[in-house]
Amino acid sequence: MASDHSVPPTISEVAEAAGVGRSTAARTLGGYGYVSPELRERVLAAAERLGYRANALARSMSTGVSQTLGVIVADIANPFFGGVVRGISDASRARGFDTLVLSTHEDLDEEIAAINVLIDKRVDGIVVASAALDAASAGHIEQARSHGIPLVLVDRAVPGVDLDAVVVDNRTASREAVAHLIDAGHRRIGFVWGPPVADRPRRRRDLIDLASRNLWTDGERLQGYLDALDDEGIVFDADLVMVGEKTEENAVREVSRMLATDDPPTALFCTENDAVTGALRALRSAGLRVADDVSLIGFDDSSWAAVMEPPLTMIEQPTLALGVRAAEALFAVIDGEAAPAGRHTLGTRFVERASVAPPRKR
Amino acid sequence: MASDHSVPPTISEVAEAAGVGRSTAARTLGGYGYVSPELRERVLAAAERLGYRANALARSMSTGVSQTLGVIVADIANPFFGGVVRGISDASRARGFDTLVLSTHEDLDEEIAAINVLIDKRVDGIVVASAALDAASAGHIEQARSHGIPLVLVDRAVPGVDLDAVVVDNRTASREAVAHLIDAGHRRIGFVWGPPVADRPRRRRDLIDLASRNLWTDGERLQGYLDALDDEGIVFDADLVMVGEKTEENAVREVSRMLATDDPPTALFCTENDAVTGALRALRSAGLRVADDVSLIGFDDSSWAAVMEPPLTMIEQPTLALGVRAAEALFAVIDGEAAPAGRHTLGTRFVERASVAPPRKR
DNA sequence: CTCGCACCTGACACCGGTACCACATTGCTC
DNA sequence: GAGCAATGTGGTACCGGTGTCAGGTGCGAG
Repeated sequence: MASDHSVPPTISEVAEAAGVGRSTAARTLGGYGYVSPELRERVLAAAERLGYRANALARSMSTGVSQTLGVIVADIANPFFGGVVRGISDASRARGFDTLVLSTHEDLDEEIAAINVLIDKRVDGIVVASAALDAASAGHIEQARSHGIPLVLVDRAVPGVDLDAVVVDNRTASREAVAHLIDAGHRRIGFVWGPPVADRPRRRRDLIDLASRNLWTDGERLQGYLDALDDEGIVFDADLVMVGEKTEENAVREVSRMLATDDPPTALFCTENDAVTGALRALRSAGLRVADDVSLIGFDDSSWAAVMEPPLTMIEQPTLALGVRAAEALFAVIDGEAAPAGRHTLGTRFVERASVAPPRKR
Repeated sequence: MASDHSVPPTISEVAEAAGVGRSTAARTLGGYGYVSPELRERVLAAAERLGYRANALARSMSTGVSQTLGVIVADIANPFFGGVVRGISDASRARGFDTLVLSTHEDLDEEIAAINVLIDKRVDGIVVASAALDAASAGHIEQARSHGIPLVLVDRAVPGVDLDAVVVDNRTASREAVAHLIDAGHRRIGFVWGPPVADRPRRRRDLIDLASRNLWTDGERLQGYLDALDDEGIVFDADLVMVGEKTEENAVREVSRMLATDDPPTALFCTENDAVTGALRALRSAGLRVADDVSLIGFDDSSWAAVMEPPLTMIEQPTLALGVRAAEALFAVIDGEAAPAGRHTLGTRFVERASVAPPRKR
């Protein structure tokens, strides 16, 4: 029966209780060095009796290893990141590591603060889904690296930063999804979730430019959309891309706007979950039905998508696997098995259901 | 410009670089005690130059405070817990605390291991959504308490454990939802997500018994269902409650079974998100429409529920607020403002949409 | 019987902070 | 001009582990 000391016993107290030296108790409990079976027994018994548990802080102090990984994501309440964090967490637990999770609300300053917290707490490695757009805005990441902390990027690569990045092939996934829409006969395809700017860029190159200066995944998805258009020789129309705040409400507004034009989209490609629900609301208030009137494909599959009427064709992201692979890549760096840093690309799954149909004749 | 030492500088190095004593540097950087403006300036400059950051581990060692909270939930990938964790995380960040999140996969042994990890890492407090059913299975929680670590329960109270618990009024929310169904004229109401047992209990008291020996929230929700039935004098029918594994697949099976009986339910009350989607699949494959054929109310609102056809009437849980309140309650205990431990009950929001209609005449 | 060696064990320095306290210096009073 | 308080600074013990190392013990060989 463990004692009820409100302050946990130290190794010295165990040693005293067992009537041995501090080092002997430490060797026994720490599992290193040699201890005779007899004393070992005594120490173990005393430790049991006092309810001894090693102070991980003290251990980290002297070994310089914290057995903790830091994880930085934009929003832990977002199911996508929830899956990623769980993957990282499960994989690191298997190696005896715990995870310190920091949520940045997609704010670069918070991300910088988060990196500093992790440096201060001397984590053994960091997985980060960074909001940094390029090497210039990734100074905090370089700083962590200069402190000798292994880092791995997840979900979002940062161009110009030479780190392992575990990502999904956003561009190809988007290209294939949009190609699927084109194959079904669509030529007017709306792109929902664009760059968060107030003014709609008129020229295609301005848009690409803009996208490349915003969130990496968004830029890749836009590129994939453009790729598919190019493949089929469809001319890009700036009116078919959403701009402004990335919220469900704004998606409703933007899709409604597209729908109200003279030449409205006959299909919608939505790059995030809230973009899908926003688009759906806009369709409903316009009295339009999915598939019959407007086809739709979205990113981030969910059990809900399968029970919609009609069931939604979606792109499923391997969230758990993303996390697991990121943790594995990080451990490889920690273990010094450093293959040159590179990109680990995971495939998405195109889940075909029933939200795509040929465009309505007009 | 900070130096690129791969091993971070210590306070002694800063002191040496500034040409002052270690204590003076410590007082300056630690922000305690007195230092003359001149030396302070020198120390600050040296720290800046070397890129000094205090080692939080060492600080925790000597102060005995880690500025870290532990959070234990069943599954961080579940959006419900995602919201709770984010609430805790935001609220503690505001107080300068970080959070160590452990996911237990709803397994009591993993939960015990998680508690031990948190004890070892000397967190200053723990928020736990425990899988423990009663005081007897909550030994690990008592153990943490005996180590002097403040604890607060979230989402799930544990009967017999004298700790603050921040929960939602599951019983009342369920009772009201089911009453809503009854008011609409329903008398055969299926309960989706029951006790995870293989054999269907025939008697009502056996069921209650069983429920009370399973997950707290589930038991409360079942009680609320029963309360509403009692209020209206509707007799309980064991065939209308789901049993077995709590998975979407099993929900599909169980709802299909109910639907295939002679006297099928005309309404369904689903106590979790996956129970809702499971029920929806079962309805679809039976060729039944929501509202027109079978009414439905579910727990855990989601943006998806609003875009379903018809939009689903749901019970929204205040996930973020649950986390924030839990953190606040924990800080109150940490600060020693210990009002006697009690239950903090947050309200749910009944979001009425269009999935409830009078039962079909037969 | 003595010496040497293998075998155990405990002392102690260290990790990087915090915080107490002693002491040196300055300036003021009487 | 001596005495003393206020002020500023550095020495040092401590937190609870890890890990090196010196030295004591017991045994076998010569």
